[in-house]
Amino acid sequence: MSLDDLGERGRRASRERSADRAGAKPTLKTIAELTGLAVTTVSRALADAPQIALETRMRVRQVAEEIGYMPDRAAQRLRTGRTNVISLVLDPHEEILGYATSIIDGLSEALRGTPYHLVITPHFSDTPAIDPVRHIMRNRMADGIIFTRTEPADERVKLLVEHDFPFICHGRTELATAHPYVDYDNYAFAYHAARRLIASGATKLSIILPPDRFTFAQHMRHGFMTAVREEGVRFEIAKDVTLDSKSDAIRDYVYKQMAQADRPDGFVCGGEVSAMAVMASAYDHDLELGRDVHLVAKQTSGLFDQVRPRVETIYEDLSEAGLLMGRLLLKRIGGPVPVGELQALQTL
Amino acid sequence: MSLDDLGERGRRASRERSADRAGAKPTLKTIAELTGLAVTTVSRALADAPQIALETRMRVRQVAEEIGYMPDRAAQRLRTGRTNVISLVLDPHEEILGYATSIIDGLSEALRGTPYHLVITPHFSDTPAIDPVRHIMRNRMADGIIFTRTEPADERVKLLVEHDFPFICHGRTELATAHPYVDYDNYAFAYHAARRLIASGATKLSIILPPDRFTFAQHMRHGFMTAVREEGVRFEIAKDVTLDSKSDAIRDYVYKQMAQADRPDGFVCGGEVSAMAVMASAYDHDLELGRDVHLVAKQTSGLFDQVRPRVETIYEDLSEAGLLMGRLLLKRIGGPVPVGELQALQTL
DNA sequence: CTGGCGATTTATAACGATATAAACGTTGCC
DNA sequence: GGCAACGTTTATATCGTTATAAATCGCCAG
Repeated sequence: MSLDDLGERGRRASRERSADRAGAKPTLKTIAELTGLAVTTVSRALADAPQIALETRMRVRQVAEEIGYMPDRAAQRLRTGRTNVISLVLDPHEEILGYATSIIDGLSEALRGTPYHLVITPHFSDTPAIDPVRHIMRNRMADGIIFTRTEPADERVKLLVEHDFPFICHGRTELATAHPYVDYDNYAFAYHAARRLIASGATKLSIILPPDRFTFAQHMRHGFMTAVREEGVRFEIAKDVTLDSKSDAIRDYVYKQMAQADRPDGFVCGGEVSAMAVMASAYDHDLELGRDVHLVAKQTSGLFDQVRPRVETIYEDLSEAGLLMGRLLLKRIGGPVPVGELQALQTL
Repeated sequence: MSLDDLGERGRRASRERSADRAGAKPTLKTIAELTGLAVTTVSRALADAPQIALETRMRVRQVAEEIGYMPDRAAQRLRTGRTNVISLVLDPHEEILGYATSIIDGLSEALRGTPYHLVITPHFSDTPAIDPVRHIMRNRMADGIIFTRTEPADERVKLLVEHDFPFICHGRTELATAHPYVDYDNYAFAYHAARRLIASGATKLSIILPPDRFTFAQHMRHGFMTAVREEGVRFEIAKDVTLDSKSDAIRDYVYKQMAQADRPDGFVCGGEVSAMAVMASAYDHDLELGRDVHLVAKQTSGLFDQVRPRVETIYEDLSEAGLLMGRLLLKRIGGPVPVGELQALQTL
């Protein structure tokens, strides 16, 4: 409290006796005056440079601690070019419940205790996804970038790899050059979801995929199709509706399906909203879940623990994904690392 | 593309002809060389200072535009002390679905087109809530602070008011000094929710409140109690369970209530998770929603549009709250504003 | 006594921006 | 012609830090 107090008393006192305690923010100069050393020496001492006598280093650190010295980020950044910032590029309008929150949770945990700050760089969907990335690189707004919704031939990945700029993306690409990523095994998700439905007695499966442009849409499709072919059951894949569609549009689509004579009786739901839409449709058509209609949903929050009738789910830990992305990115920023060590696939 | 391209070709070219185009990041110096003016003049010209000839200002701006000049934030920050940063203090572990996401959405919109960046400052619940605020102030990590979960005698508010540091909090206090805030009318929410339940035929109401230490818990309680007293119905207020409790704990609590002979038949749900818990409990006790049990929930996402049976809801627009907080904070940072103009109450 | 070496410390400059005060060329007036 | 005043531009210093090169010291060998 005492040292952090910037109140009137402290400020006045500091005007009287130069600037030894409290009052103005302490800088290297403050420590230099206090110890009788040069600013340069203090800087090097705090950096633990071996050329500075051990005793000096300890004394400086002691004083720095006492007066609560914290380096000025702006000055460090100007001088070194390092920002101590991690930029998370987000389309803040995404409706996916809590997706961002969970990732931010994990990222915060990874950055805890480091000098790194988390900056949210919004990407508004009316501009190319590469714009914010280019801007961050060009103006050195961050030491590393994290982004989501990766595409098979993602331009952002290409750009970042080309310039050797530290980054981790959520999701993989199909590019020839390996690059850092954290991904969830959506192939396995869709595969196992479909098999579970079939095992429950479903004879015609349905799936709503993410927009085609995202890599994980292909993974889900592939997992789904593999299971379907293995078992030889019929299926339907939504054409004009995706997991990104408004929830009403999703529900309308499922409504139409339910009204068919040949309606699907097993649904793979890649998102919580779409799962709720399927449940709503079933309910409105007087179809009983678990008997007339089966459902396996991806669960990313505690929501489904409270949903009745109970829904079969497969869990994706987004908070852990954030944690991983943070850790890997810090590792990469720390120095060159084989790209293989910067890739993580979350399994079921 | 051409100017943003930092590739090998550009870099080599710039080495040849000093640094006129592409290559290294353009600075005031670059513009100065290009125009034959002094760095100072360029700076003032871009600041649109009236002492600089209009023609010069236009020429400088033209050149700056052409080479894609963007001021270096670190340098500006070091020199002026302004950070161009807004800090959002968040407990990233909060389970409230998408609460943070919605607010970030609104904030991003408010900050769009301004030079301000949004930094997420995590507040881990094992440390005092005032720590991150003090740290931000002391080290001038931001020009303004936004935080949530305001308490009646909030220490953060006191500190910030005392030092006249720009901030907006989500929620009000009961402090004597007025301060900026954005809040949702939780009194009205609880009041109307309760009245609706009674109008639907409920004879014993139940409510789960936020933790007592938050101001909005008192508001909700007050609204609830007012309605209950006006109508003279019986009621129950959860003692050991709050909206912050794990969703399982909430469900267990509601389970016990449902098992009572004298069970409540009307539930005011201040959160989406607690609403789902009530629904789950009702379902598990074979109670029919809308007949045996009534429910009015606060809706903060599109989720309840897909929940069946349909649930009565009252909407709280968190994205708008974020937008308001951003706008008001920018206004405050811009210069002294009567505190009354920095307060907003979102009504139903 | 001088030169030189190793161990420490320090002076200087620079990062890119801006606030301050000084300098500049032009004009008009006495 | 000299000088003040004006409109405009520029030199200088500074924010806090760190990389580089230089300086200082004690000490020992020659």
